Amino acid sequence: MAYDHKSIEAKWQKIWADEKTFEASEDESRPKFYNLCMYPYPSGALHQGHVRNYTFGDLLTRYKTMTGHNVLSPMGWDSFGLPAENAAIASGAQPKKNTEAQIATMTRQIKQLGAMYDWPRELASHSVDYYRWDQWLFLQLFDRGLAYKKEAPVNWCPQDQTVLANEQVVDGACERCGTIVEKKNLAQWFFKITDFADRLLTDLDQLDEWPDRVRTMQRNWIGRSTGAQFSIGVADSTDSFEVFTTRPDTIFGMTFAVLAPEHPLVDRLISGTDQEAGARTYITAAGRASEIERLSEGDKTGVFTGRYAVNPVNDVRVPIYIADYVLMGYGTGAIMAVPGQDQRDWDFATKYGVDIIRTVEPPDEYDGEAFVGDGVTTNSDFLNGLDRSEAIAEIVNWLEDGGLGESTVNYRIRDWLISRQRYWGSPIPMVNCAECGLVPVPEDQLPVVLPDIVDFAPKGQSPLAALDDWVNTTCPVCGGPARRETDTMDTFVDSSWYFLRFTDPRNSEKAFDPVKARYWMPVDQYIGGVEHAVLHLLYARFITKVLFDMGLASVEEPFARLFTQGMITMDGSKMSKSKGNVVDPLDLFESHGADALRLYHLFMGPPTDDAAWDTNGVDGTLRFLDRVWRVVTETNGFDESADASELIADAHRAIAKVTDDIERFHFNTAVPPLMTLSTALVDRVRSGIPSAGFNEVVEILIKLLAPMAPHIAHELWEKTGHSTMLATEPWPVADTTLLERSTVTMVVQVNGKLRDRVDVDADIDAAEAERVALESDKIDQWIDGQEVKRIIVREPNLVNIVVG
RNA sequence: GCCGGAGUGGAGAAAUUGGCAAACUCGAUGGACUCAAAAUCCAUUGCUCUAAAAGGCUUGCGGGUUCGAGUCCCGCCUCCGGCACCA
Repeated sequence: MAYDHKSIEAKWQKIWADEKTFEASEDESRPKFYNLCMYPYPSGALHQGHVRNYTFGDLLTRYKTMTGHNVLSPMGWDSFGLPAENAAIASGAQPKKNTEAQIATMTRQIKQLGAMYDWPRELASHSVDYYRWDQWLFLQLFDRGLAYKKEAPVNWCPQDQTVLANEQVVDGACERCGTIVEKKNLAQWFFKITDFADRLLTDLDQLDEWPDRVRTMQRNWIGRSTGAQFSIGVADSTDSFEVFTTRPDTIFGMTFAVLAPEHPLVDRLISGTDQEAGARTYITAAGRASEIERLSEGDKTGVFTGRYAVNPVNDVRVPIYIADYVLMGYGTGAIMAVPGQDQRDWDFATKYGVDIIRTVEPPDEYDGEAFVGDGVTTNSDFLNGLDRSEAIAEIVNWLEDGGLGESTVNYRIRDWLISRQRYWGSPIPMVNCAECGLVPVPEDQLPVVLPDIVDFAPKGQSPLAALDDWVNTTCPVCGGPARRETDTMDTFVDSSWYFLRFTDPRNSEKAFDPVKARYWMPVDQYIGGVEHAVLHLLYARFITKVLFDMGLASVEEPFARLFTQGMITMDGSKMSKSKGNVVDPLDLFESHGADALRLYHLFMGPPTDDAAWDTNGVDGTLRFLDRVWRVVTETNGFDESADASELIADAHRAIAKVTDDIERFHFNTAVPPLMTLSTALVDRVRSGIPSAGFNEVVEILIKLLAPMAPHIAHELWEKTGHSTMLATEPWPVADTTLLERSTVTMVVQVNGKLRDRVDVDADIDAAEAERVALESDKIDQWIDGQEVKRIIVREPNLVNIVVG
């Protein structure tokens, strides 16, 4: 008879909530542990990814509680964002109402998992108590020059008449209707994350408890390159333009220069030249091309300007081209082109018949095109004979001495575009005054409340723009008529500081009390999906640094340890509703119970790896729990005289293994020792009357099970006569004197091949081990008269006899 | 192209410092119990040779270091993820 998981799980979920077992406050007497799972978007349906995430998080909450930590484990909702707005467009229902209904549903489902949170700290980013502090945060950045508005090209869907977030553009097309996305210039708000690029990069080195792949992704995203920037004069004019290069050592190989089509100098350069008409046609075409068309690495296109640049090192005149393979958004939007050492320049030069000069000696057998490797500098006057790094140092000195340029650093990361022409987000707290220009809403006039509206249909600007009563306001500076900003903030702004709000979630005076934040921060363990490796985790680091500089955050890095879980796959692809390969956790709560499901998620494989779903595996973990239930509840009668020492030693080995594995996040290997231990108990019962150590071992087994399958563990704890709450019982400590075995199996090898096993005392000495090995009958036939050349002894585990 | 990670039975996997490869779970096959089924329990289950015993082989491929390599080194292949006309 299987145990009744449904009634047991409901019972204990109620007790934990009633007893406020997992509600935390500042307490200097215990070490704090801030344990955080990435707060979810309230989709309204718990899926296996959530279950995996919260199972890992809850295991840690419960384990750290039992090991004497003051654990903060809060839960909240990333509840602004596009899905709610799209649902509103489709159904006409208020996003607020929908969102709050879905939060209620998911809260119930999370509680069914038995995952415990400090619910009084619950927050939701769509609530005005939260997003008013987004607005406060915006004003802090604005005050410090870290928030600014400028015109920028954004993704525009001509079908839906709306701007799209980068995340909504899939392979250059609108995610919703499949139309090719265009670029459109609109005035947008940005956060100046580029000011922090270097700190964000160098501080990655401190984050040694983060997965390497996440740190690598952030390094790639920030994309630091060192090089030189210098000025190139335009022949027969006083104009000049700046170029950036990582290879200033190849400057003698410059045979042309290229400006991006959007480069500000272009218009003046081409005016009045013979090439003007052709150049203007090219520029217009390039401007109209979609992002994917321009970025597709196909044939290079460009057009000659009719003008020439003068190479500053040797006064050689080289043609200036316009080509869209040079991007206005990176570096200076202009390059010196060195086809001999750069493949893109090579491709362009061969197509347009431009000269190619090699300034780095390729290897003798080299038959490629541009040579980008290291070699001796050649055809380069005073740089000849130097290697790459020497030549770079020399030419940079030369440029600096002549006042022509300097060594510089460039980053790939761009400023963070935070404005969205969308309804369901935090309004940007700025007004536009005809007299005073852009004026921030004073802090004491926050919040700028998001009004309820009825028409969410996209019209090319935020639906808020249609609300005259809301839009029209007075200027905080001059009192004259003014118009509110109608854009809302990217939801990544909400999630860039919510972990700080969790330390003081009900504060109505401040975003958070720095004293409380100092106690809890940093987050000791952050758990979530790797899909946030760059965006959220980079933005949160950035905002924390801003708040640190303001003296409000006590740490520069918000997340001390990061754990990224793998995906659940089914038939080789990610579980998703659209693929129809979803296994609903709610069904499994019914059929197998939350404990069996949790245990399966822990056991199915390394938590970092993607894992293929197999419902049979849940059958297996339920079978195991049933076995534990039976052996604990159906055992009667003890033989006090029977020897229990080996069983107790097994239990202590299990304590050591499980503890170590949990500490190292090897949850999948923390489960088998419990299975083995329960099998040992079953064997003990089957062999006759269980011995005196039985209850002691059962107690250990229940405690080790408590963080993994908490409901059944608590029920068994109560059933075995304990009146205390298992959740706050101390975690068992392995008695190290019991861990060593008195006899071990020694392996005897001949020439590295296993030939015999012998049981020996664990404290056997080398000479004795060698003697025992050579005495083995089985060994004789393998030595068979050959000369024994050497004997390797690793007592007490192994002896290897080398013959030949 | 650059940067990361992975590759072990029919499946998920384990092997913490270079020392018994495949623990544990699933699946499969056979058996016990049952009128029968479910549940439960027992046995077998990497490949190969063999009637059996005993042996031989085996951690993507090829080399190397070592008494000994899944683990370390060199060179490849494949898959997954990130970045990418970034100068």
